[in-house]
Amino acid sequence: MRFDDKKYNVIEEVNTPLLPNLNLFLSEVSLTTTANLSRDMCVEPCVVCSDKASGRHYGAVSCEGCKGFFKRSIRKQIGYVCRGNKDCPVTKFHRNRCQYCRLKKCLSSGMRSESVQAERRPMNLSGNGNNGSVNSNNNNLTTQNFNNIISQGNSITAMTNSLSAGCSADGVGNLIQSAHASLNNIKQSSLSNNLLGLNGNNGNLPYMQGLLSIVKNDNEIKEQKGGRKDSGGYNSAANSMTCSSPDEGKLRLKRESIDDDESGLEMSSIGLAASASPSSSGTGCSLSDDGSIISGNILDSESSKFDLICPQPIPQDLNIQFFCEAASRLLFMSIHWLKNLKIFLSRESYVETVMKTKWCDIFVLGLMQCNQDFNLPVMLAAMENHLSTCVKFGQLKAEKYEEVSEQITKLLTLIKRFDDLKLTPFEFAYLKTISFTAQDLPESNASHMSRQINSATCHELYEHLYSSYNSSLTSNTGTIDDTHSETDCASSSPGTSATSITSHTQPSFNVTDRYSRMLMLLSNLRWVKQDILVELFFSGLIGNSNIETVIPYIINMDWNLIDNQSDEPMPQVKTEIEQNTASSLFTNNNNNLNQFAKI
Amino acid sequence: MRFDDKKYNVIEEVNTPLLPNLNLFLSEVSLTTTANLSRDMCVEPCVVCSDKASGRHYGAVSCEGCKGFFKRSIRKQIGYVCRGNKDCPVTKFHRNRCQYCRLKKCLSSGMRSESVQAERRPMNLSGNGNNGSVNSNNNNLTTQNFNNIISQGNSITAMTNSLSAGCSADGVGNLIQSAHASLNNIKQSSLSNNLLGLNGNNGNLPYMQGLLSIVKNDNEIKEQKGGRKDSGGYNSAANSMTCSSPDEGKLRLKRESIDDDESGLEMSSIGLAASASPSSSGTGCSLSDDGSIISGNILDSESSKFDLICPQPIPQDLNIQFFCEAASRLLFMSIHWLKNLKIFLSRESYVETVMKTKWCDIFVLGLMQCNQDFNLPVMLAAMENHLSTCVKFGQLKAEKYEEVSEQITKLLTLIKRFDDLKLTPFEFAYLKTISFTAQDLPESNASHMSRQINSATCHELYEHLYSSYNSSLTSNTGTIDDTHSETDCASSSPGTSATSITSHTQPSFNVTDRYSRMLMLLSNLRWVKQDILVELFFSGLIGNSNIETVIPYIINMDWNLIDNQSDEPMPQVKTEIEQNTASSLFTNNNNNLNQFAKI
DNA sequence: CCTGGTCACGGGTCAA
DNA sequence: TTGACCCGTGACCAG
Ligand SMILES: [Zn+2]
Ligand SMILES: [Zn+2]
Ligand SMILES: [Zn+2]
Ligand SMILES: [Zn+2]
Repeated sequence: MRFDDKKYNVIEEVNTPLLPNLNLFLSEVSLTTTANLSRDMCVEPCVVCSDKASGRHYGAVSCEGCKGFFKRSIRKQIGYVCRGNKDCPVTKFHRNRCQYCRLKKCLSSGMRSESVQAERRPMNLSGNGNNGSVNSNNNNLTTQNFNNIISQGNSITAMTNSLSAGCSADGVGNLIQSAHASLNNIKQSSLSNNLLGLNGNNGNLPYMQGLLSIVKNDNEIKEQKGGRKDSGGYNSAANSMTCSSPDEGKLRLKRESIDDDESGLEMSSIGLAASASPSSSGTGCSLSDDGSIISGNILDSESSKFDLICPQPIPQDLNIQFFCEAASRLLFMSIHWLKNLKIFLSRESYVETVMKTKWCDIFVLGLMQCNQDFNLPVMLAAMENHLSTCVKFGQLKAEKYEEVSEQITKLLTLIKRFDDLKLTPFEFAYLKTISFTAQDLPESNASHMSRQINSATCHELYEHLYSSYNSSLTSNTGTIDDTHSETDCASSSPGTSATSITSHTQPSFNVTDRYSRMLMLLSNLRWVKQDILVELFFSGLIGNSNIETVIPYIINMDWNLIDNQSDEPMPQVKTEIEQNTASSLFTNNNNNLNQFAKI
Repeated sequence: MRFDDKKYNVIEEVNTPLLPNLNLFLSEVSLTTTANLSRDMCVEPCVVCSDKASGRHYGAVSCEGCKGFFKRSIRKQIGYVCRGNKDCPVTKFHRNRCQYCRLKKCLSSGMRSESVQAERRPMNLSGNGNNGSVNSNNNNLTTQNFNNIISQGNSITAMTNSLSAGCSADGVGNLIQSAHASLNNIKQSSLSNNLLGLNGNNGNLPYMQGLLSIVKNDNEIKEQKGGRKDSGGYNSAANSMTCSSPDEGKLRLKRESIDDDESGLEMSSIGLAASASPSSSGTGCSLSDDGSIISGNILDSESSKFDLICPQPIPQDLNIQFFCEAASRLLFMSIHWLKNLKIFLSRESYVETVMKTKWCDIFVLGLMQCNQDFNLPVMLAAMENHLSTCVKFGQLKAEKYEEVSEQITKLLTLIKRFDDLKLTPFEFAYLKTISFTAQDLPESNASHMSRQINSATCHELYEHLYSSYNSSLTSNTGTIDDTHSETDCASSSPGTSATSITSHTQPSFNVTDRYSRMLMLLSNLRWVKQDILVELFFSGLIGNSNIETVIPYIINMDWNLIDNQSDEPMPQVKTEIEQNTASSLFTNNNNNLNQFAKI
């Protein structure tokens, strides 16, 4: 191979015929060895594809192609999909047929993603530290991430304990646990950083703490109940298909134990009265519970607000702690946002029942809505990258990794699809409500109430789109709806200037089109496997606890003590949280994994 | 000045070690000059057509057009014919007048067919030179075979043999195989019935036979390609380190024949003419292929007809043979129904591509539509019952049973959900079209065409519902649409007598409601796991063959020879089939499993 | 030796 | 089918 190239490098030979020889002489000794080596290497095959290897790259003897491929794959953090059975042959001749299987082979052949360094060139382009458009310039982001690496000594402590406490209940294969474990391994190898970036101030992670204490509490309850793990205890007691508040007994217990625990969230005062009273600010003319009345608008611009307050600053790379906390917040917020919708007030038992199966969709919709608020695509990609490392270290089973990796890929695709539509908060709110009441799970029974609310919401959404569209035609003021309308027009045919069939002659066409796309987007939620999602986002926190067990606790928490998204904000609380998050949470930007890639 | 041509050199080195040097020298000179030119002028001419070159491709400085043309020509081994004297001018403006002369010029200008790599995408027809677009010889053979089978009942070959041939290629765990096996077991246990109800007349199972012959044919093709399964095989034979296309040898021969033989590129010009032969029975006023026009209605009451002609009589219980045949018919019909929609005529490659992922949804929608025509719920339940028996007999792994059983349950739920809406054929047709063009799979890329058709179809459905609703208010004649409207009202709140919000005061509400429910119903299709579905309905027929491999064959069959759902029915064929099916197929009603379940 | 980066030339796409 | 366009690949090079 080299010979061939040299042969026709006439110019090079002519210009500098002596240089190579000189070099050879200078490094005579090393040459003999390297010559031998190189001869061997010429014969040595790439462990991935069996092509001729050019040396050892990223920990594995490999060819230039696999080297470059691996580098790009890790850098871009983009998930591949195998169109076959994930067993495509990876040879010199087939290696470009399936990126998924090639990358898998790279990893299984010993290539280490940590060995892939950051992009080096960037400084100029990636000036803005804002993560504004995550999708546009991955490279810039990555660059940014790596530029952010600063080594600061930080206090090594606690959260690890919390986490491992949460994990201790688990079985094996817990994602976050394994992440944690491998991180510890790396840490032990002479690195002084606290990988999880925890500084002992648990108050800064209120939502994670919330989940942890719920679980802890629940476990205690179970023990009292007789130690049965999942299936029995709570569910059977709660059971009531009528969803009369399941927990009576347990909630009391919970309250007590939480009261005992000072450090936990103030999850006292659970009852619905508490949560219902402030959030609707009295306007919530509680609907009669006959189930047949849906009066007035289901959503308005106020109630559709959904602003995730993320811990700040947002790390540019995978930070398990941030990841879990953000996800926990989102879960709490999503559930409570929905629960406090006017239409669902005074229907607690209904909400609680449905939420057990639908929390996942609502949560994912929240993820879609807020994905840029906490850099989700980068996080997910980094998470997957990291998990692949965990597999190497034997912290994670390959099959589990496969599953999770596939889900991450789908989540990333999902994000892209949602981003394409550029939904407004209003529209997201409708989608959540529709999704919550839709009959799109095999388990969910045909509930009359769901049907009714669903119909009404769909209709209202349609009318909302219609009026938005019309108003966008007449006025151009910067209202929310107007924003959407612009999007509507713009997104109709982004890639082409052809007018095609999406002409403005028929306003109803645009409305129907957007409406249809929104509804069909919901189909994509069915890709998400709930169990994997739990493992990905919450397994380190809730451990083996059944997520369904946790949901009711979350529902019945008093949201106002955590945060307030309703009409009457509680500034002091919000401020407090913001202070907390701003103060010490993740003040160390360097708590990301890339540092350790340099081992 | 890069010399990335290593591949070329390697090849030549193997064959004629001395030539390359010469070539290198020659090309070296031209390279330096052309390189300078390109820097200076930025306009380097294509050596083939003198258009502006975009670089050096396949060994010759050439334009994008000639690059693409050469690639396609080599990939698909389709012969060109010159209508002139094989000396047509090949210039930027004339190059598309004669493919034969253009390809000849490409080759004589130094383009090397070895540099054209194999398709990268799927491992679909791995080793099959024709890259999955089934426009070439083999396909015609298959089609021919199939059509022969249809038109002339081959009387003797025992169906059982065919089946076991199909099964012999399988691994273990094949559902229908195990069903078959266990049935045989049971049969041996002193029961005298022929469980599969086969009477040696293959003409009675045209669609099963169709699938079988497709698979058989495909396997033969693979064997011809070198016998070895995937990886090695033809590559070593091809001998080119460049991993060139599998058909290397042929290509070389081809080139020689071009240079030497005057008859030249006459590579048995079969392909396109045959596959392009209108399957639309000529009536399909082929739309202009500009792709941007969606004119007129996408569906009408005629094109939305979808009547499954089931083998008669319908057995009242599980009958594997009937089950497979009905499923095969439905698959064939569904694919061809969609392919022959006006909107999809002249978009064959698009349909072929999309169908590879969407066939499942279309098929399931067909199942939903026709479920009562062949007693599907009972069949499915019996199937599950039977499979559980298979587990007992050790014919089926328990895990597999779990999977399948879960899918059966979901299918049954799905049927119920669809039945609730009482969709008309018109509406089913819309749903199929919408589903086909929807972006609801992770794999499917955002195709502009899909988006366009999807939008238009959604809109048309909405308007259809609207007009149907209105007409139902004014008239009460028994039209199809009227039926639907009754359904609309009736199904709004099946469980309660409360008037609720579904009043008739707002016609648009009813329309939007139904429309929304229909769209959301599509979400439920995501429950279905394609692989399980294949095992359930087709595994005994297609064996281990990838279903994606089979789909293109089905698409390219001449539907008119099988059956005719288009405007011009072919009564004689239909009658023949009906006669066949009515005559001897399943004359024994007692060929069902329940008898044996009672063991 | 093993990182990184580069960019000509492969591949694929899809409007026309 | 064509071909303008974009993206991934990998041989080569610099540090
Ligand atoms: Zn390799
Ligand atoms: Zn693969
Ligand atoms: Zn040209
Ligand atoms: Zn010619």
